[in-house]
Amino acid sequence: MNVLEQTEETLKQQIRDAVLRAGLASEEEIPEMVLEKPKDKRHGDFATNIAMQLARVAKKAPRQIAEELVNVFDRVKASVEKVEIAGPGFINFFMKEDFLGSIVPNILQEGEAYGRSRAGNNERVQVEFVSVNPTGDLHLGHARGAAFGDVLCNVFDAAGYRVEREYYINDAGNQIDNLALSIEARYLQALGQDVPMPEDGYFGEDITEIGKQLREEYGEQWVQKDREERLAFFKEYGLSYELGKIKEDLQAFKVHFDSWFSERSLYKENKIGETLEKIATYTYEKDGATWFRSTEFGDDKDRVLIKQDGTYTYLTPDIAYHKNKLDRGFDQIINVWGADHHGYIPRMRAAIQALGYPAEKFSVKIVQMVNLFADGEKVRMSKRTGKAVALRELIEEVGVDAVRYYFVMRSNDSQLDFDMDLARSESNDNPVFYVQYAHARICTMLKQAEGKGLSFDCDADVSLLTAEKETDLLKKLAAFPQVIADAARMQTPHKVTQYVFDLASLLHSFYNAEKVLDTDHLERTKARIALMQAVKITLANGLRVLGVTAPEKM
RNA sequence: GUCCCAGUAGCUCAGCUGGAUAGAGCAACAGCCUUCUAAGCUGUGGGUCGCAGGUUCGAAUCCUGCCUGGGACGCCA
Repeated sequence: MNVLEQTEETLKQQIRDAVLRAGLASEEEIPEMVLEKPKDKRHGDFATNIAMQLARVAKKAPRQIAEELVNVFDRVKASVEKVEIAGPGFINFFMKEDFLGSIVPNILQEGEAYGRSRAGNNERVQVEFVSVNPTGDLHLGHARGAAFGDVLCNVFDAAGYRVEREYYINDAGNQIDNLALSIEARYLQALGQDVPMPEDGYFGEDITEIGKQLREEYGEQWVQKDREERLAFFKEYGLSYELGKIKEDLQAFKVHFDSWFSERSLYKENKIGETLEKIATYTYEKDGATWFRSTEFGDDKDRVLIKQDGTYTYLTPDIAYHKNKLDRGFDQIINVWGADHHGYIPRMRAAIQALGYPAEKFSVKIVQMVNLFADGEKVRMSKRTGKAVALRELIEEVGVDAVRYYFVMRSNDSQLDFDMDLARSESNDNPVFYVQYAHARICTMLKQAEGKGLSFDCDADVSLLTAEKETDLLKKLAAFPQVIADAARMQTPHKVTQYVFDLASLLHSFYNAEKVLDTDHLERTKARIALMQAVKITLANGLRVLGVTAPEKM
């Protein structure tokens, strides 16, 4: 707990004591104390709405309650300078002047750890994301899921959760058979044969490339072979080719996984059979298929588990997979899915309940679609036509920093317009530059300070930081750990982009208003250097959570 | 028809576990570089928070209905 949080705790306690002393409510009647930090400075450093909340219990008007409370409030103990009652009954607290400055040495001491907290109580969280079928390139839509999932994990980590990142590899089933068929067609085409692609085949350029590669390596060798053998080989060849590319792309995007879970392993270890047995009471036979009575748990309709032809639907191994995840003892398992899969949620939740697990442990974050604009036109994204812009291409043209920042800038619930031309132009409309520039600016100042022999001094008198732009910065700096904790609790990583942007904005504003390096005011200069150091650390920590670099100069 | 997401400034979006005068970026307009990086700053204008009810001291926020846009409703994955 830092100095600021202690200040806040003490204040809450003093308010509680005052309520009791004034006889406004009993211990149990006091609602959970919420201290807000008013946006408007005229409303003080902290404000509480307790008087309004107590109106019913105390059977008095909020403003009267507030007055009685303020009369017995112990200002000295709470380090409060001034208390005001305002509006419908808000109580505004103005703290003694120097309480904010203490955050600076605090940040300097914590360094890279500033912003981290124990808010998550070491809860074990697993996030499964991306999990793209190894049948084509990662493209724009996947990139959003990748950025969102990765930053969400970073946020969890910083907020004191134990987090694991996992990728589920669909290396079994229909889509992989289809991959083999598509490769076969492209291979034969590469040899000049006029064969059609399978109707549900994969039309990406990567498949054509695989076909060519096979011709280079094996010539016509595979034409004569038994078809089953050929397809089996193409399947493995394609799988490792596609998976290799996915891994490369993710690495380039700075997204790393703790584990890669193979669907095949579920077959090998008979996990699917076990799972089916476990939910047997909720299954039945109809029309030659095996059904899961998911309607019992609120799903729209029952779902097929084993098809007429004896093979599993996609759902069946997926249930086994989720059982496996829950058996690993996570407190929470979170899936990041595209909006087109939202209809899948009720059946999976039903399956988890049928397995006897609490549904609350399972949740899905839906990431809405990305609309791509290029040459002023909306580009349709489709895996089938292979027209989508690949993540790799995007990174090359725009850069990892900008792509990551852009994709977590907005709520996952909102659709995202991604303008290729704008991103490609590297114009200053891109907010990531704005934030990075703030960091680089500070680095330059600190370097110059060093050159002038004004290197950072631990004994800086931070109580000198009382200019308006300075207190604005101090307040923002102090809020950082709570921002991270909130972003984790509410699973809203975009709050972090919002935060670094706001902090950068305050820094730029301060920079233009006040001079930092001023040999005529040595003490103030020292204090400001310390402040700059604190801002730099906080910006860098925020950017690190986003997976965006913090450049020393630009 | 059912379900999910969105609807807030000209545009793109924050704000949504109820709180004070609804915010930011871009665009528009007017200023600021002999001074630590002008990729920056300062100021101005711009709003029936989709519509209609309801809940209460108080609603952009919660509830109900409707409208509009996007998505999903396979023995595909």
